[in-house]
Amino acid sequence: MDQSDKQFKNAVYKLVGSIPSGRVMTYGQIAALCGRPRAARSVGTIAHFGPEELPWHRVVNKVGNMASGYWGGKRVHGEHLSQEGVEIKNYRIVNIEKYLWRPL
DNA sequence: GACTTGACTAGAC
DNA sequence: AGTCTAGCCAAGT
Repeated sequence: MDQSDKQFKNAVYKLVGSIPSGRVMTYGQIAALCGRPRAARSVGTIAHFGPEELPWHRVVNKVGNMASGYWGGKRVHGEHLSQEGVEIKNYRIVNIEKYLWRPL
């Protein structure tokens, strides 16, 4: 359904934009909350073409890894997240569950 | 309009 | 415990 797709994207944007400082979310989590529990990849795809204003640097995969540590040549994550209070080790998030943001 | 790619996850080996 | 395969969905070509 075309409309559902738009809603999905909108939900993803909103959700990502709702991630507070010092918190992170996984693609699977976002996808699930948007109604597509298996659409983790789509979340990443949407994010890539999506607005850069959204804090995608707070979105990481389940391993706490940030897409090989950098996107398009710009490493945005470790330093940003570390700045926000997230403990980073070797470009991976330590205790990701502890920093995982769960929307109310 | 169909095939390929990609910022993922979970399960199997 | 580490590596590989399959499944999933949207954007790009």
